[in-house]
Order: sequence, then structure tokens, then C-alpha cells
Amino acid sequence: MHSQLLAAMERAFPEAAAQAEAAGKPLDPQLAAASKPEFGDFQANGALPLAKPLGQAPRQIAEAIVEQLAADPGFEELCEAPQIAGPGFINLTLRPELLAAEVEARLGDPRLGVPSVGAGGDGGGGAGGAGTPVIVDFSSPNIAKEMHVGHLRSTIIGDSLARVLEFRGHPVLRLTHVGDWGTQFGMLITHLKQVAPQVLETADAVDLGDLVAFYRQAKQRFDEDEAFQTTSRQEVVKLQGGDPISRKAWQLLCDQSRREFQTIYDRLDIRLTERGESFYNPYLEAVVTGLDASGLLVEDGGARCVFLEGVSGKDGNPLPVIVQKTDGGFNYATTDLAAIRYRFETAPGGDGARRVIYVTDSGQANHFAGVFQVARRAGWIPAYGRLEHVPFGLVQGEDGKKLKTRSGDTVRLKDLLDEAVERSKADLCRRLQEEERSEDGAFIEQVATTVGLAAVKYADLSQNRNTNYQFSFDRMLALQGNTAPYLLYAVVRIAGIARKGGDMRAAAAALHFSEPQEWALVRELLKLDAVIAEVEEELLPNRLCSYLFELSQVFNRFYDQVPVLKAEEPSRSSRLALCRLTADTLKLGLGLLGIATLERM
RNA sequence: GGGGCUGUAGCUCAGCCGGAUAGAGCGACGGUUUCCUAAACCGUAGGUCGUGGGUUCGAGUCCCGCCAGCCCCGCCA
Repeated sequence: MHSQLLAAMERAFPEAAAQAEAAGKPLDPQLAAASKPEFGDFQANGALPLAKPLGQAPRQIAEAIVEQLAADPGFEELCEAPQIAGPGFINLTLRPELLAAEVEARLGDPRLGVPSVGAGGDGGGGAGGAGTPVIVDFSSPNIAKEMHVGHLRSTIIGDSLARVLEFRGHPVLRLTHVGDWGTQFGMLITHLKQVAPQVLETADAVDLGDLVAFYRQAKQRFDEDEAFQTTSRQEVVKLQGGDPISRKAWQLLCDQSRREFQTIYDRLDIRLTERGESFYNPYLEAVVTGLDASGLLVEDGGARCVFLEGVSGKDGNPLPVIVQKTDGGFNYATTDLAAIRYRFETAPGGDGARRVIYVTDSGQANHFAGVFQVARRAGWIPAYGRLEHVPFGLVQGEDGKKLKTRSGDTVRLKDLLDEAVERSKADLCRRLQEEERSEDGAFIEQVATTVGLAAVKYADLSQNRNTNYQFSFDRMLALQGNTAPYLLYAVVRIAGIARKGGDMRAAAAALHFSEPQEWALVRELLKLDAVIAEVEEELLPNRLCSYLFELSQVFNRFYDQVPVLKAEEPSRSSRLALCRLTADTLKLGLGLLGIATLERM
């Protein structure tokens, strides 16, 4: 359609086209999805910018373009007669039979019209037919600590992005870059050696909660006691040097934490490959020598660093990224650089990624900007490589401050999920009582768990991740509005129709739509592929959420105003087909958000 | 001091490379159920898009200044 419009513009105004071409700014029909349903399916705004150079009224220009379009039989097959509106917009409406045919095609397509790059798509990042190998780095809790609310957003957003990219056919490596290596281990091991040596020798000698307490004590001692600090630093050196006793202690701590993390991931249905900071230990030295070789390395006050371009500190001097501390130790910037290098490096010495995505809070934006710059200048990012920090805002309580428990502690992720499920269960039970329904315990558990976890995930994902996120159980579990329960209910309604005798699987004969509610649903259903493509590019899951919400709204309107089972043929089977495609679309979309659906609730 | 993000309706937020009268949900107010689950649907009210300039045929969107909030800023991650 774009090319047909362009051709029409060129035929209408050959001189302007030639002139624009010569100026390096070829004509653009500015084709876009219609901003409102009453404007049709698409709008072309390209006539407006021509008004001034041509010295004609924009509506007149639009008319000339439309006239040329009418001369194009291919265009006539696609669209109804274009309408000129407002100052000179050209509104385009697709022929209804085309829409119906497209719905029909999607009914038989497990991908619902979303192309897979593996199957001859455009390759996403220009990698050709096989998709772009992507690494999504997310979640990344710290060993010997519990997962807390601070890990919520990275985990949920990262998982959803990975799912979308996987669905598009890209090979995705989901990595959790766990904190398993830094100074904190020196602290913890030193402290444990003194107060609870059995933890370092026997697996699961204490539970993780105790370990967290020990960690706090260790941290406190580290901050107050200089001798302890020194011992801790030595302990890190030992560990990094491969001392067997330290290694064993470290191993035990990691195993224990790992199992604890896994229970959360299982609950949230999240798959991850663990590759902690320690993995990059063998590559740290090479980062420093590599930077030295490329002439970027500068020694400053005993530390070895790279000074950033375009970023200056308090005194106006360039800010450094430190890669080797005065004591010879490496820090997180070194590890991140080693990771970037390894991830873009082709196999077998690396992951061979073409796109690397970091899902961390926006507080790390400066850090990543610095590290990315160094990697780029060191030549570690190939020309085709995309390196992206996907930042997100803080989780705040309803008071607008950082989310804390009543006693002021960090909220554990486990407790947060428990509470969501618990509240969802209480709400369900109250409703069952009100409606005098009776359901068995398994049903109640299943619904409460699904709704509770869905609510937590959806509330997070439905917000533009850049802003801080105000966490509220009441809002996320609300049954109306842009919430998980509202979407899940739409799926349940369709399942209800199926139970009451709607044969969704029946091969629909020629589809026949008559009501505006049907057409609205058709048009909404056909937007899926564009939405997915957008999320793949912009890495904004909230776009998918808004789409699913709007689809649910349009469906509920249809459901409310148009009978399905009681309709006459051929409407009945056409409407059943719409129901089926709606359910499939919602399930697919929610699946990409990591949210399971229900048949009844 | 420097940098980043944010500022849109009473509240929580959308606003997709600038495009038509700025949207949604909640809350408020009013209505709808002999009919596929009313966990729904329909309607009303509510906004100088922080502020002042600039670019443009056209700015919530781009550029500059200012104000406010949050976050980050050399050997923690």
C-alpha cells in the first residue's frame, strides 16, 4: 500500500517528486494506522507537507493523489474509495472481504499471523533467515541473599521480553548474572569461619534466612571493623585464586541459594540459565590487557581505568571506569566488560550473540553507558551488534516511597507472591459465597494461584517500564480495569461459550459479518502481528498489555451486544470463529507475558 | 556541581520515528440482568499536557532555558 501511495504521489506531482529526490528527501506518503476507528484503517498524511513547496491547498493536493490512486487497479482491490478529511488527511479503509479472509487465514495458523524469522522472515536484525541470536540478561539476584522486591521487575520484564523474542524465532539465551563473586563473599566467608564454621563444611547446615542474617552481620562488621575488612579482602583474593577451602565454602553457599531461587522461578514459570559473575573470572585479566593494548588504559592514583568521552565529574575532568583497583582486584565494570566481550565473541570462545539486552533498574544507566562506551571503543562490539540497556523504574509503595514492609524491611519476593495469592483466594471465596457457588479445594487453589501471580506480573508489565511503579495489591487484583483478572475473565467467557455447545473447532465456512461489533473485533484481532513486532523492537511489554486490554474490551462489548450461540447461521459460526480467534489471541498474548489462563474462574 | 529518568483528569497511568476535537482505567454520578458467567456493558462530569521561549503548515511529542520530584556519580554491584 505504501508503494502504491508513493506511486500515486509521484504521478500526481512528478516535478515535486524529482525535486525531493534530488534534495535527498524523497516523498513520503506518511502512511500510518488510523488514529481513530472512524478514520478507517489507515491514514496517509503525506499531502500536508507538500502544501508549501507546491503553493497549493493541502486538500487539493490530497485530491490529486486520490485521483491517481483511483487509477491503480491493485489499490482498488485493497481499499475502498479513499476519503479526504480534515486539513488534507487521506483516510483509507480496507475492503471488508479482505479482512474476513485474513481472519480465516489466522484461524488455521498456530502463529496467528505473526511471522517467524526462522521461516523466511526479515531476520529482525539483518541476520538473515535464522533469526538474531539474542542474550537477555535479567533477574540476577545475589547469592546468600533472598530474592526481594528489587528483583521483581527485572525478572518479570526480562522473562516477557525473552518470550517475545523466542516467539519471533530468535535463538534466545536467558542469563541470570548472579552476584556470586565480589567482596561480599569475602565478608560472608570470613564471618562464617568465625561464628558458624559448620555452614562452610556441611550442605544446608542452616537455612537461607539465617544465612541472610549472617550476611547482615558480616556487612555491619565490614563497615565498622578495619581488621575484618582486611581479612575479608584477603578472603576474596583466596577465593578468586582458587583456594580449595574457600572454594568449597563458596560452592555450598551458591548451591543453597540456587535451590532457593529455583523455587521462585518455578512458581513464576521462568526458565533461566545461571551464569554468575564468577564465570567471567578467567577472562578478567584479558580485559585489562586488551584495554591496554588498544591504548585506552590509564593508571590513575594506583587504579587502572579508562576515561570516558563526554562524561565529566565534579571537577570537570572526564570520569573513569575503573577496571582494576589499587589492590589489584577487579570490580564489576571489569566483569561486565568481560561478559560483553564473551557474549559477542563467536563460538566456541563466546556466545555469538548479535543482540545483548540488560534488564536492570535505571539506577545503573550511568554504569552501563560507561561500560558500553568502553566496550565500543575497545572494538568488542561487532558492527552488527546491538547492545541495549533496558532500564526500569523503582517499585514504590502506595505512599510513593520505596516499597518496604510495615517494620521497614525489604519485602521478600516470596512474601509478596504469597500475599497476592492469599488475597486473590480470599476474594474468590467471598465471591463464591455471594453467588452460592460451591467449588472444590483444588479449583480454588488453582484459580487463586493463577489469578494472584497473573495480577503481580500484569500490573508490572502493563506499565511503561521507564517510570517508577507504584505497587498496589488492591489495584492489580481489581476485577475491572486494565488488570489481569479482567483479561482472564474474557478468556473464561469464551471457554463458557465453548462449554455451552459452541463448537470452536468446526471449520468455519465462509465468514460472514454484519454487526459493527463484529468488525471492531475483526480489526482488533488483526493488529496482533504489528504489536508483537513493536515489542520486539522497542522492548516495551506494556504495548502488548494495552493491546490485550483493548482486545478484551472490544470482545466484552461484542459479547454483551451480539448473541453468539443463539444467532442464526451463518452468523453463528462466524461469531464462534471470532470467539475462537479472540481466545487464541489472548492466550498467546498472555503467554508472551508469562501469564497462564483459566477455563473457569 | 555533573549526568539520567520523570512531570498529562481527584488517583494510577497510556499516548507507538510530530498529524485531526489529548486517551484509558479507577474513583464520583446515572442507567442496563426472563438471554452464552453482571468478574460485564452503556452514559455523564472531569485536563492552560510543570513553566517560558524556539523550530514547523502542524508540538504532549523535537531543540534551548527555568522549576519540581526521584535516581546515579573513581576503586560496592
